[in-house]
Amino acid sequence: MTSTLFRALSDPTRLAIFELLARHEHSVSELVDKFEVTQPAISQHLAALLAVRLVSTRRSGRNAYYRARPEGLRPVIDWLRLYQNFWPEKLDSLKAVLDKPSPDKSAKPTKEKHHAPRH
Amino acid sequence: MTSTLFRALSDPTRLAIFELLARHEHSVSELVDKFEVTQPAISQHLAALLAVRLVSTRRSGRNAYYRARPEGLRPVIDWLRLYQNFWPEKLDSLKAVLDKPSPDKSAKPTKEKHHAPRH
DNA sequence: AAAACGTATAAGCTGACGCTTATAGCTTGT
DNA sequence: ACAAGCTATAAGCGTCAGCTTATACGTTTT
Repeated sequence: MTSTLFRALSDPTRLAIFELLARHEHSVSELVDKFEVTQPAISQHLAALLAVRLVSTRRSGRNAYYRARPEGLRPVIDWLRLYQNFWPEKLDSLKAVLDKPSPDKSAKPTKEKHHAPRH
Repeated sequence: MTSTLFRALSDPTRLAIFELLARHEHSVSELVDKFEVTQPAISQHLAALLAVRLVSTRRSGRNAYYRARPEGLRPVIDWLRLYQNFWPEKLDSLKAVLDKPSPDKSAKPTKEKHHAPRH
């Protein structure tokens, strides 16, 4: 079910975590340092991403390293592709966007401001 | 914020509605006939899709017709494109999938079983 | 072996979400 | 004018998602 994948990406913090993991592997504690939420919250987000196979885990000593799984996005891509069929002209934009060379090679994932400190 | 768009597509019923509207325009009552939820629930889903501009409305007499807005998916596409940068090889799959001519022209959007009656 | 570290899990709280029923507002038909 | 049809909105309710604190468990360090 595609909605399940969308669900996993629908939380701003969790999406930001995924984006970090897409750049490169991080340990849980490294992620904790980058966000304003507690370690359990991070672990819970990772569990959610793991459940839909958007990330993978590797353990080393007392650390757990996570990284994004590109193939995990496949259902989203396939889903979009359907609309290429329904909207041949309109979503040429879709193909075009993906074909067009990136205007900025150093582009970064959505730079979202994470939660502000709350105390 | 991209997560907002994912949020809008994260509910199975709402996603299914969007998929119907991607095929062609429907009035609210037509949608009501196709789902197991009440008319207000449908209207609420439509309001949610409207809020993120995934659909547009047109009124005619006492009917309200809705249709999907392809451009509404643009942020998702752009977001995916970022990962094309990060995962040059891996997500060639992405471009490839989108380039490849559709294997089945009569493909339908995800056929999800909607909610079962609950009484 | 004891202490410190890194992570996962349990339990509880709170707010948001998706649903329902009730109802109001237009529009059309008689 | 009145009734009927179509849609949106309000209010209330149950569930769940995301957060917190507390804690348990394995690993490393001393």
